[in-house]
Order: sequence, then structure tokens, then C-alpha cells
Amino acid sequence: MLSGKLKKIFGHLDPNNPPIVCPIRDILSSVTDKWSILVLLFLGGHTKLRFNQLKSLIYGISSKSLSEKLKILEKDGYIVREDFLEVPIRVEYRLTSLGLSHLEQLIKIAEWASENMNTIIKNRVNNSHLS
Amino acid sequence: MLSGKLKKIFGHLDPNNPPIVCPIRDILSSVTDKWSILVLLFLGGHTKLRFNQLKSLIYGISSKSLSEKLKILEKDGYIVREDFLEVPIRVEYRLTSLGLSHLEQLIKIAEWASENMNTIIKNRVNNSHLS
DNA sequence: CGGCATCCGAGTAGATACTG
DNA sequence: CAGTATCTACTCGGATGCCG
Repeated sequence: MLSGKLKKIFGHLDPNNPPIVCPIRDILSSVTDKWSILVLLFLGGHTKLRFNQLKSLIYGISSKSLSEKLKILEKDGYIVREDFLEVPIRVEYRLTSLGLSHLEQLIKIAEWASENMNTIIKNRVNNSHLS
Repeated sequence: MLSGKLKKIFGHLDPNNPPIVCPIRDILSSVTDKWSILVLLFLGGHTKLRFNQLKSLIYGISSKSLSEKLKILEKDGYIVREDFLEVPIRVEYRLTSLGLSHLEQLIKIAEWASENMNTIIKNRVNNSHLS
């Protein structure tokens, strides 16, 4: 039973008195989409990256989505944007200490996903009657 | 530098040869939305829960969204659904061993979010000129 | 180079009502 | 009780084109 931990996480568990700020809904969920996770992982692996480097590494993302995600991550304080005021433009992104600390969790969860993905793919096939 | 870990996670890092299956995009991202995380956390805290119990705990979710998320989690093998074939209907959800192992990561990340949420809320205020 | 503006279609969320 | 059906509103993502 981890109701103790849950209590610590949520503050309390009474649906009739929901917390003002939920750590999952209001803090975490804005950066747990696939693009944000990939941005953070790749920045962790390269210490600093330019916009188009990120865009290449995260194959499939559009400029629009990338710049939106970068803004959210910057606003929450996971990354910093450095504009070198050069021509042509040069901008670099890097993790903050908050971002680095979050990255530790992300790496563990990514490793977990990597180790278990074959199992999950099999589950999807076996459970294709659902959905 | 954690390019070693990244390589282990992604298989390789060459954007010209993207992996067929990306652990983040294709495995993780379907269960990292706020509702799925909350479902898994609450199931972890209660060992088993009925549909409407979950709905009450996860204040704000609709029946429709909850049943959709439950189906995805069941299909990927994180949870099992047990129908007791009683009248009135009784259905219970519980974590599988895969779900339990995933839960360990989730708890750590939830605790991280809980510890850092005040910092992040402050960041959002200070960076409100962005966005 | 590093974006932003615009448009568009697909998917999602929520409210409400209904059912075995 | 545990959902499904339906409808609407809205967001999101991708594509395209442009700009300093």
C-alpha cells in the first residue's frame, strides 16, 4: 500500500476537496508529451543544441511544434535559450539545473520503456480485440 | 555526456536512419497524458478499484475519457479488467506486473514534480513575458 | 538560420442523455 | 454500475509560405 506516498504526492486524496494545484495535471502533464521528452533527452545528451540540430534529431517534428515546445520548456524553467545576436542567427538551447534534475527521472523512464517495449508491442498484438 | 545511454535507449541516433520503433514516441507517449498517469498512480495506491471509484478519485475526468484511457492501458498490458458478471455490474481494475514495474518510475517522477512544483510555478510567473 | 503567420483537417474533450 | 452514443467545441499537429 502506498497511500502514504500518494498522500505526500497529492497533499490529500479527498475528491470532495481537490488540491488547488495537482502536480500531475498542472505541473507534469505540460511536458510529458513525446516531443518535450525527446527535446529534454537530446539536450541532455549534447549539452547544447541549435534549433535545427534539435529538429533533425527529433525526426518528424515540425518547426511550429518544436518552437512551441521550446517556449513551454523555457517558461517552466527546464531549458534556457541563448541568442548570440549574430548574422546569420545563432540560437542555442541547453538544460538548466531544474532540467538536469528532471532529466534523471526521464532517463530512467526511457530506459524502462526501451527494456519493455517488446513486451508492450506483443501485448498490443495479443489484445487487438480491444479498442 | 550521456550519449552512451541515449544510444542504448534509442538504438542509434542517426536522423537519416530513424529507428522503426521509438520507445518514447511509440511506447511511452500513449500513457504519459495526465489521465493515464493518474489512473496508474491511484491503482497503485489501492490495489484494485472500480470504474466509478476511479472516476471519483480522478476528479474532473468524464466517463468517456476514463473508459478510453482504461482501454489503452489494458491493451498495452499495464492493467487488467475483471468483470464479475454480477447484477448490478461490478468491474474491477488492477495493475499487472508490468503496470507495477512502470508505477515505480511514475512514483519517482510524481514525487519529483511534487517537490519542484513551487519552483516551476514561480518560473511561470517570472517568465510570463514568454508565450 | 530560426523562427512566425496562416490555414486546415483530425483528433479529443466535455456535456448530456441513455442502456443492459 | 459501468459504461456507450451523440453532438459540439476546441485544440493540436502538419503543411506551406514568408521574413529579418
